[in-house]
Amino acid sequence: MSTSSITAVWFRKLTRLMNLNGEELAALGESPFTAEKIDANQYLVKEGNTVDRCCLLVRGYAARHKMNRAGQRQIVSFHMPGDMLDLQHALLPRADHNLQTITSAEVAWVPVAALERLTFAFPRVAAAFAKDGLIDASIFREWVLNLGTRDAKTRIAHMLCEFVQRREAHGIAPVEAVDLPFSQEQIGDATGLTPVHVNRMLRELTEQGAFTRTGRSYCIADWQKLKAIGDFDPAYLHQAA
Amino acid sequence: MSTSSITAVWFRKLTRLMNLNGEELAALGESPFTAEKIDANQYLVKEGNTVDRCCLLVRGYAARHKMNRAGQRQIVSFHMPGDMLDLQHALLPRADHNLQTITSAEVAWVPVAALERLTFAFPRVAAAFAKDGLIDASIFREWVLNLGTRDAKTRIAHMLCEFVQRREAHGIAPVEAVDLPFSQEQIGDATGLTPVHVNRMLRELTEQGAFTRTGRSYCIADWQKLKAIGDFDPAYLHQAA
DNA sequence: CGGGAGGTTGACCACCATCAACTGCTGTGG
DNA sequence: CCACAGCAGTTGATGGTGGTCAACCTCCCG
Repeated sequence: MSTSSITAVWFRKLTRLMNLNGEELAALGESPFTAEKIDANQYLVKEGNTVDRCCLLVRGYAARHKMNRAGQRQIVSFHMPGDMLDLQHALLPRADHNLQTITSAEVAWVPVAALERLTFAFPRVAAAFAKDGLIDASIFREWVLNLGTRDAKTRIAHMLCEFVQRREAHGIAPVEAVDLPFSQEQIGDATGLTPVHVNRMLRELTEQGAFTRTGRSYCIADWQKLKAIGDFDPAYLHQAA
Repeated sequence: MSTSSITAVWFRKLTRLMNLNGEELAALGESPFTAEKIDANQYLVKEGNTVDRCCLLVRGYAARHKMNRAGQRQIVSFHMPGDMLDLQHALLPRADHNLQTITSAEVAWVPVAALERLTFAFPRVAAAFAKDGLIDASIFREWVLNLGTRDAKTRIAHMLCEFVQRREAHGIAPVEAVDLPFSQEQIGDATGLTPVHVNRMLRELTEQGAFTRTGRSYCIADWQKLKAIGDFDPAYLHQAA
């Protein structure tokens, strides 16, 4: 994993957020990265930790999650290459959630001190970071809507729509490409459902023609239908903004 | 509503977020405000609007909410005096949610252009704004956890705990002070429950001694008990940070 | 070939939604 | 001052969505 492949992933994400100039990108590129390969299901950050570095996800997928008193896990977001995880720790050093890989992954760590210097020198870089955080917040609001008002099938469809839509915008794969990296338990933890019920709903979605199933992997068969079932309108992702 | 009473409310909130200096506060104080009094249940922002001003809530309470396809309303956050509503519109002009007063209120509008100038001139003001947005996001994550994993009674207790805890931190009233400004329908819209079930749960919470009821208004009788029932740990509010 | 994790299916049940009726505030006009 | 309307709150009866429990399957990997 070379420095140039790391910055390439990062720049693609940042320039989608804000039209940064050469000087700003050059300064970003000079940030001190520490690359690391990590297995699936490893913790990157644990709730309560004091964190002084941020994590750029370069390859693989990750999830943030929290636990309630009873030990039930709630996944609050999924992440993909290009995402800057826990940029927030620059301003809120104490982690309020866990961050865990869900596949094997490659990450690049950057000290928050380096990012702070950047944001003070380049207000438009600060704005790009802030905008990323604001879009994050918009996604959380949609998840609140999803969990609070929609039934199980709609909820699952919506969550999967969001994931593939974001993945496409990141230039990773078109929406219909195979390979959802989730176990049914993870889908359940993200949607507030049991794995048993997730299984039933995936079967119904397949019977309705939204998915095709080959062995254990589900593939989107009809993107328009899945969006319709999932009550999915991507405006909240602010991808065009 | 004088300019000085507006800035007083705002400065109290901002200085809790970041230790701003005299020069920074003076610049903030010179922002062009437009004060307005608004009745209860009026929209300040509607989803889909293009917004070029931000709203400082000076008196009263407000809520942000979204609708799903079926027209069911989900409240995603509550706001109180000092909160800067829709600071996000500086970077994301298209509103992804509605903003509505829940009591009569006084607000001060500030053009986003003025805030942009401030953030470019004063990185620490930009950081204070960013931090406010990050705490917002942390609260949304907790709501996702609340809706996804907790049962009705716990959910309601948690939501009410959060509200009074934040209200106390804003210097509005101690946690045990009366006067929750919510209808049972609003509590239901925030917790993903029907008003009927909210009513039953409030009765049980009262029977358990967490609340006392006088006529239609509920008052916290035992704060420790309410926190225990609601699985409430305020760390996610980052109030000490 | 065997063990284990994740997936699949069925039976049963509980929490919360729904529907409906009624109560008790509160404000307004006669 | 009372009558009335209207809305929020309250209570009960009934039902459905999704949870729980348990068994079994199937894929994958050693």
